[in-house]
Amino acid sequence: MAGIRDVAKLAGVSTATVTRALRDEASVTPETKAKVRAAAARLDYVPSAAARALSQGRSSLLGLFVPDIVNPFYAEVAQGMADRAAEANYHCVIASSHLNPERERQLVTSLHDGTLAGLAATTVGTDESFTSALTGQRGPLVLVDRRPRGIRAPLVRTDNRKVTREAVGQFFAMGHTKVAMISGPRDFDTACQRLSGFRLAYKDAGLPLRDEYIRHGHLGEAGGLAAMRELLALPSPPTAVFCFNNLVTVGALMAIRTAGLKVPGDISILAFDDMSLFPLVDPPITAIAQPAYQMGRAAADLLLRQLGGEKSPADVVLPATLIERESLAPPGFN
Amino acid sequence: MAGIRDVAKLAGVSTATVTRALRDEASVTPETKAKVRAAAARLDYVPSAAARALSQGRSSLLGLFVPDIVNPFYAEVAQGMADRAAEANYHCVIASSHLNPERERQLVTSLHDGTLAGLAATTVGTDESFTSALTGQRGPLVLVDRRPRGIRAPLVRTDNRKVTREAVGQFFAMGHTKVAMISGPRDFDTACQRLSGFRLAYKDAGLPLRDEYIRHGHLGEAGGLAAMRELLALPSPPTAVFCFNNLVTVGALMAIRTAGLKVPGDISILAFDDMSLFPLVDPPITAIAQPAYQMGRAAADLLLRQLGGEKSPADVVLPATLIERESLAPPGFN
DNA sequence: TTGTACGCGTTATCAC
DNA sequence: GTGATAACGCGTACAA
Repeated sequence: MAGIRDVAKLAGVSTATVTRALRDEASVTPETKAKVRAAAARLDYVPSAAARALSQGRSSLLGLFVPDIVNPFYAEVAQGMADRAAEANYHCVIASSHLNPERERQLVTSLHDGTLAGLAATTVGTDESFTSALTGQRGPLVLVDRRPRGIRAPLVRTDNRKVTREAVGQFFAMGHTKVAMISGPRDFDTACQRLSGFRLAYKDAGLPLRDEYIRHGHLGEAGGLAAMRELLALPSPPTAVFCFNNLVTVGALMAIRTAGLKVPGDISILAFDDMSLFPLVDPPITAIAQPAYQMGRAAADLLLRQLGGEKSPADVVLPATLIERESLAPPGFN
Repeated sequence: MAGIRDVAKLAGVSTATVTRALRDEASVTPETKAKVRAAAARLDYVPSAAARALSQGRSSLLGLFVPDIVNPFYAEVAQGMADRAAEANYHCVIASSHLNPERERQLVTSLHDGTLAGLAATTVGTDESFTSALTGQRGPLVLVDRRPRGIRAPLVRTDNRKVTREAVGQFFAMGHTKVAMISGPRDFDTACQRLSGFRLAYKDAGLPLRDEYIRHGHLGEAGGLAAMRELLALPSPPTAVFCFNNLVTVGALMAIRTAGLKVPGDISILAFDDMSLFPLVDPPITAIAQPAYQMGRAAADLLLRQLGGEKSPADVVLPATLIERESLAPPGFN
């Protein structure tokens, strides 16, 4: 482990010159630079990240906080963020909470020690103790996908309401009248927005919406499965269902399969969030795709801009797109 | 941003005592501890990670290097690793190279500055320049899934050969005689091991293996798609195919679908690596599942043990299991 | 253009 | 049990 002093000695210059030479500053003679570089190379010298971070008061790590890194949506966000970060010589610390609010709070808190220069987060927890933990972060904060109540920070999101309204409209265009939604937790703004789009689509169609066709509070496979079961058990079950997110969709599909029903013959399905395997599912699933990778890039970008001095950048709204496959059909279709 | 000096002053003790009190060392009076804790809490004091890392000569970050974080296999490894790391108060830096060897080398090199206390890696690059980059790492190194040539480090893996031999044996038990394999790069030890298991299964069945039934060098969806196309174009195409990994399987399935063929009627498929959506694919895909989460935990564990002073821990071999679904059937089955 | 010297915030060593 | 102080390794005024 050679230090800057060793390099300085070997190159016959001062440590200050070593720093400057290695940063390729204009104030250093080409010859001096050459000497220093040679010495550094010979000693396998790499400046210590810790010393640099301490000296500069800022690390070169960006944090990404997600509910579940195994969910491909967040994995893609992570990839986008890491790529953008790398362009600015930052690395990416990813923390995933397994959808566990308690663990989420712990993780965020444990990163308040300056490990991170900035933090991008998609959170699940909604209580006060959590949001305050989030704002305890030293550097800039950016929100991805959803904004918890009471937190002021730039947000990267898609236009949930608009795209949902249009996509769900397809159900009605096909002649469905009994359309249900498996929605997320009531205190998620994304759930509210998608639900709002869903209601608008009903309104556009001039149809009444029954309360029992909206199932609140579901997240993850288990939630989708349970919600779909309830829906199927209704006296007058829906003929089409809009699923709040990718995992909920998976759970819903399993419930349908277990019940011996067929998609889209017995029931049509529309998913929010695409998955790479949706084209291979029986049947291929029609989905609203969010530009996850771009969202990750945008989040990193927002962070980098704040680190660069920009005060409070505006929210970034990216377009989501409907990908039509084969899980939608007119009611009673065979 | 209160520092340790502020806390010391407010508590009326020295900085050394602050450290000791906050670490709950036995050599500090309960009263002193209480004073210090109160002061720290009042000032929102959090020890600086950078200063601590510099002082201790070691960060509390573990690195995980994967080819593609969007691949759920690696995402699960990451989750396992992060969970185990958290138990020891470490965080996890994840770097993903998009299967790009050049980027891979850059990333690894850029982390040689002591950012990481230890590194776990699954690599794709195989040339000398890369392997040497890998060993330039300051702390301990652990390999996951596969070991590049010429690198000495503990490895976490599954018993590829054994499980492949058994699983592929099912093809023959069902009466298949024309069984192909879409294999990975020749210089991957995992590819060699799985290929070896594949050959053994042929041997067990007492059948001859045609060279054209082995397609080397494929990785990712595009590779699987191309390889399957070639296989289908053969004068005597196989009736069963074993796929080297999950993404290759996805590509292969797409090629089969595009060709208008049916699984398993026209062709049986066995995948290495499971995916959460495989049960929902048409048909549900039979797969060999590696315990990805456990592998991640094991990798972190190996790293932590080395950080704890253990010299060179032995490799960890975890069991993989065959998950039978519906993509296998006797040849000519309808 | 280059060198000197100090600060960054902790932890560890020693002395008390 | 507690305090003073020297590292840790780099960046950067400021001086030369």
